[in-house]
Amino acid sequence: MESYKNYTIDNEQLARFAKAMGHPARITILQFLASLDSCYFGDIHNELTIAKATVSQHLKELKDAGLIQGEIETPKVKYCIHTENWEKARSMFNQFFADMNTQTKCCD
Amino acid sequence: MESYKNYTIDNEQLARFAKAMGHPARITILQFLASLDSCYFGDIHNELTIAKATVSQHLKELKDAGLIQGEIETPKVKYCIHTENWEKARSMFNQFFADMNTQTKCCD
DNA sequence: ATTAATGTTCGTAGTTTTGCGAACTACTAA
DNA sequence: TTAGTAGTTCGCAAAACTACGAACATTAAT
Repeated sequence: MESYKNYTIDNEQLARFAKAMGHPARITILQFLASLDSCYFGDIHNELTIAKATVSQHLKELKDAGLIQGEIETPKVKYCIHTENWEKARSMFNQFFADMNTQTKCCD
Repeated sequence: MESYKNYTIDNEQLARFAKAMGHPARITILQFLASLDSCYFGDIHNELTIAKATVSQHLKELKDAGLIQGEIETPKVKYCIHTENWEKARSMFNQFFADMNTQTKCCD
C-alpha cells in the first residue's frame, strides 16, 4: 500500500530511521558499529546468533535506511556507521523527544 | 518466530520502542499527543487521512509498546503520552546515540 | 585448475504489518 | 424504543518482514 497520506517529510524520515532500528539484531549491529574500530561482516556475524544470510539482510536494511555504509575490502566487506546520517538521526530523535509539552498535561 | 536469540533486554526494549515509532502515522500521533492538551480519538483521527479502524490499530500498537495510554471518558476515549515510558524511551535513545565512538573511526 | 575464504543473492516458508469496510459495543438523547 | 455518537473489533487481502539453506560471485592461495 503505502499511499500518499501526506505525512511530513520529516516524520517520514524519522519513521524510516526508527523502523530500521526496530529489530534487536539491528540495534545490536548499530551499537557494535558505533563503538568499534573493526567492523567486518564476519565480526558482526560473530556478534549475533543468526545465519549469514539474515545478517546480510539486516545490514542491507540499515544501509537502505542510510544509517550505515559498506565498502569492499577484498576479500572482506567493511561496514561502518554513516556518520552524517547518524548525526541526522540523532538530532531528529532528540528533537522529537524534546517536543514534549510539559505544561498542559492531558491525562492526569 | 522471534526465538531467543539472546539479545540484551535493553536492546530488545529499544527495538520495541523504535518499532512502534517506525511508521509515519504513529510518529504523527505521538507528536500530536506530545504537544497537545486535547487528545481524544476523534482529534487524532482528524489529524490523519486514514480510516478509523486503522487509527485504532496504530493506537493499539503504541499502547502495547507502552508509549501512550488511553482512558475512557464516555462517550470518548482520551489518549495521551505515557509519561514514564516516554521518558524511558527518550533516555534510551539518547544513550544509544551517545555511545557513538568518535575516536577510532572505521571507514574514512 | 582446485580449493578456500568471505559475503551476497535466490528461493522458499511462515509471520507480521498495514489498511479497510462492516459489524459490533457502550452509552446518551429523544 | 429508536436513533445517534464514539470507538473497537473482526475478517479479509496485499504487502513487507524474518529467517534459513543452497547456490553463486569474487578474489587469493596452492
